[in-house]
Amino acid sequence: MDVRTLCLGALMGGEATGYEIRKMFEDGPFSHFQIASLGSIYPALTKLTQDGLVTFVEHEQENRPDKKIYRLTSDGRQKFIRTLLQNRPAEDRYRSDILFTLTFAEELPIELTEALIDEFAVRYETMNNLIDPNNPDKEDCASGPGRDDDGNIKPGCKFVAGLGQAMCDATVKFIKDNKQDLIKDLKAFKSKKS
Amino acid sequence: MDVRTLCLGALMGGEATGYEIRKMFEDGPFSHFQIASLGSIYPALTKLTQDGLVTFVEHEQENRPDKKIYRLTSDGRQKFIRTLLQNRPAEDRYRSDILFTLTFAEELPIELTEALIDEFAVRYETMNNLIDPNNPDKEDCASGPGRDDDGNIKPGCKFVAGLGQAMCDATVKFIKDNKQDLIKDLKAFKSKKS
DNA sequence: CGGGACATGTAAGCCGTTACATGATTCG
DNA sequence: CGAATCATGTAACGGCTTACATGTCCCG
Repeated sequence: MDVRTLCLGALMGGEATGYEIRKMFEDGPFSHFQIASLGSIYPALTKLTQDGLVTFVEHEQENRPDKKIYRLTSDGRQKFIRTLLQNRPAEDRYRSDILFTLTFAEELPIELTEALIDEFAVRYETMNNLIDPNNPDKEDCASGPGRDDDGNIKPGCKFVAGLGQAMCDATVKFIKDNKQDLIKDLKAFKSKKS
Repeated sequence: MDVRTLCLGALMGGEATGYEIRKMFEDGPFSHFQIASLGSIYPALTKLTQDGLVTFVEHEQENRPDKKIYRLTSDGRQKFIRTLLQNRPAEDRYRSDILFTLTFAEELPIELTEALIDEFAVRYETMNNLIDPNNPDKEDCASGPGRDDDGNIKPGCKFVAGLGQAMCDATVKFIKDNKQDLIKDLKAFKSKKS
């Protein structure tokens, strides 16, 4: 999925600026399974405007660049849904440098291994909070994708968020349950080798 | 982490050809958290050879291109470990087109939603099997990274594999537990809208 | 007899990241 | 007073994917 399609999806929930779209991928409802940086979002929005899939209204601001508030056109909405229906989704891809590093834990000082594991756990705990659509410290996201007109969380969004949280929980739990065993195994392994 | 570093890591377990390295990322012990395609592995190995980090022996084969069996030099081994120690690992990134699509489940026919969810579950069940270092239907991987001289699974590899399986299990379980609820919610949502 | 596994390699092209350019405001 | 937030935009550079090139063997 290219950034253009991602932007269309982000706008399914209503209006947004390029800056706000990035936040959805950074902090918000998409943060755990897609990413996009500003350097790709702005050109994508320009292209989508040219293609008539989105339009924008400029809001003047004092001492700041004018804000461009984008919204889907009906063409854009149709195009997006057609894209979802036609392209069967690519395989998931998960990349983790931390896990790659930990694969070689035998070669690292134990303190580093411990630090890496702890950092890993913290990251997933943090992510768990970011995912939660109900009530993090971000009331402002009340609008945005994933809410219907009454402000209720839409079923699809709820399911995906729940799945993300289940993954995070499992990760954090596994670490809690297995960290000490790993340390023990590593010590045994190292003393055996020497 | 670039493909060069990934290749060094793959060779930490012993000798391998470029083709075999790809398999480690496709099927094997790294499959759930890193990827690399042949088009990037071969150039990486060439570069690593030039830099003196790996060497290869050519094995002639009948009716096939000569097989190049690569192995780490001691420089390569040192370089790899230093890389792990120096660069603090980048953030994990997980991309899932399926989850992105499912976020907009309200816009899709329910049959498609169901099909997507089922496919998702199957993929994660399959991955779970691929990860298991103990005894899948791939005895041949007895060597390869993650084993010590006695053929035992190294602690780091065991931990990472366990974590991968925990993630897969959680995913599959969540789907089993929540699929029907989602369908129900979707039906309610759609009838409310019309 | 087609497709997949085995086996290596090159090259074009895409896409995205990173960095740069600009600038006020607010928080610690 | 530095860093982060808000806000948009361009451009270079890099890295990976995809496709092409070549050829055999084996399985169904």
